[in-house]
Amino acid sequence: MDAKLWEQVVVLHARVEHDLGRTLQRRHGIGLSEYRALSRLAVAPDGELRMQELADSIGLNQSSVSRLAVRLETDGLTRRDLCPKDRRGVYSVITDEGRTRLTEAGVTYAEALTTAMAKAAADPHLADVAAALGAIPVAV
Amino acid sequence: MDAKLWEQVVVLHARVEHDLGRTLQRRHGIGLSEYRALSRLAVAPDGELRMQELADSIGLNQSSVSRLAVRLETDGLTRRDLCPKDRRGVYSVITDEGRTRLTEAGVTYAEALTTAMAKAAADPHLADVAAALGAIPVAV
DNA sequence: ACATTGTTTGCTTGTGCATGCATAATCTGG
DNA sequence: CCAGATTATGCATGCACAAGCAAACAATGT
Repeated sequence: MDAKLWEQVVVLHARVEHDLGRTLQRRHGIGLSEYRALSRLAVAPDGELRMQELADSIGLNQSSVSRLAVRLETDGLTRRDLCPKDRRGVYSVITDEGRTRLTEAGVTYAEALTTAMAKAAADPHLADVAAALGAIPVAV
Repeated sequence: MDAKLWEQVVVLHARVEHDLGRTLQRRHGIGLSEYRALSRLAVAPDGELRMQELADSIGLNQSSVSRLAVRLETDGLTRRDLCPKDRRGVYSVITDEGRTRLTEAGVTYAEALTTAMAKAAADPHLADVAAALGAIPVAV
């Protein structure tokens, strides 16, 4: 990986995430991390994940996710559940309200992502990276 | 741009930046933003940029860069210079010490980037994104 | 005068790190 | 085997800090 290229990825990332975060916050009252946590929980079996699993899946560290879980619980979007097999473990479980919010926000997210990428692609410094990312076949 | 793909980019970005930042901090005592600012200044004409230009080039806020400039000055890596044409403006100018530090850190950076990308590519969830990024021809 | 542009400053917040605490898992000598 | 001690794991919390936002501030231009 070329360093110059990575710098472009970083700037692209910053701009897109910034736009995404603002839009999500304004229209649905949740931040990017909250959205990501919900989206991971929603597709997990029984809608629940251990803290560390959640952290890995969204690229945050464990302590950040601990606090993130508190915010989500406060909003009623998730709840905590004890792990029956390992009493050290805690599950974060998405609630019905969480799924509803996620569905609503998902539409906004996809739309804002498209917009943000288009905006970034308009910048000549980022055009080629944006185009290359757009050309990657969707992975499962 | 597909949303799932973007999520992978985000996680990849988080992991690589994290590794990069830690390595840079440990070996050279500067953070990622500091490194980026220096690298942009180094290639700018006369080694100087306006605050806003610097902010745009590294994907940060104006105010964040203002404080970043303070940190760099404190370390003697840059200094401030007044803009003769518009006295509202301020230049951030890289010092000799700044160039030296950048050169040293640049080696670490490139090496850590390669390592971090390889590590990320080893994760099956990120392998295809990492590969696709690696396949992008280097842009100027 | 007033609007505009460029930078800085006050405040808030999310994040990482180091640490602490509780619970498992493993090792040890009998 | 097994009881007790040691080490490892999972999560929560105190703290420090960089980043964003909004407002203040400074200098230009109209």
